[in-house]
Amino acid sequence: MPELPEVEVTRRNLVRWFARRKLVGVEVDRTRITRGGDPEALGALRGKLTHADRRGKFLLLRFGERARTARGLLAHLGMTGRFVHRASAAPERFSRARFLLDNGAVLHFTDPRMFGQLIALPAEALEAHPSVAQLGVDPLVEGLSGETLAAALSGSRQALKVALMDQRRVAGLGNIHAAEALFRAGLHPALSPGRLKVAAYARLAEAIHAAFAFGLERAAAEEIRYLRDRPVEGEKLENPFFVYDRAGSPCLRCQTPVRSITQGGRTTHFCPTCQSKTRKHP
DNA sequence: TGACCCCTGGCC
DNA sequence: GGCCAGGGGTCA
Repeated sequence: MPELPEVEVTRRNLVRWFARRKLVGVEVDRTRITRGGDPEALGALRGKLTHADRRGKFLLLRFGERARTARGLLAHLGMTGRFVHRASAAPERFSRARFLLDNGAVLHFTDPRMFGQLIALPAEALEAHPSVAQLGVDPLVEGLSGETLAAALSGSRQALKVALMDQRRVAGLGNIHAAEALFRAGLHPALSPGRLKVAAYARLAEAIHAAFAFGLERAAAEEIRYLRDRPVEGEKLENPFFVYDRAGSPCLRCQTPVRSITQGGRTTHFCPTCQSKTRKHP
């Protein structure tokens, strides 16, 4: 369920799982996961994981120690993709590709909806891949100030929340964290980016960092929980967000019912009081 | 800019 | 049985 925090936790997991290990084989099922790439090259990946970088929601992985033979893997989790570590080879539901380690462990790339992507590339071509090259500023990698955020967004004529989710402007924000950041900053999702003052952008930049920090903490915790055990059958996880998926429920801050609207074809949740459109934004 | 596509599962 | 879903991409 990946936005930037989940992808970052995935990156850290991969580093951990590959530590002192070598990739000795890759099995790839014939699915659209490999679209735009060469499945054979994917199956030929071998060696140590020497780099594991993230840009927005993309993972840029390098295998092989010699520069000449190093190969790259560009991975995107889509909506339902994830890497799952198993100590031994055994069938895994929704497994689309399997990365075999030299200790017998298997990393499954599972993805029920198959919106994810696994593309093998020459290592030096990862950054230049069109999907990566066009990405905007990554808040975790490059940091994000009010000024850089204003520079990225203020030229947009779209609604603020739609612009926030445009990966060419800011990389990594998805539907949840865009909504959460706007709530934290007290900004209505339909405001015009061009009309926001510097102070509002500063608040929003901080809010994005806060939303990601919270998301990271949560994603890491769920991973630990997942490693230990599956949730108990029928257990309903509590919604950890301020506004996301809370339509009709009282705002956690002011009790006003949270509203949902559609923007750019996706659902946006916000509090009409805490994020009033007419409120002055200094 | 919006409509629609990709694909399947889970929930009401 | 219908609706919705946290991803990106394309087309008019």
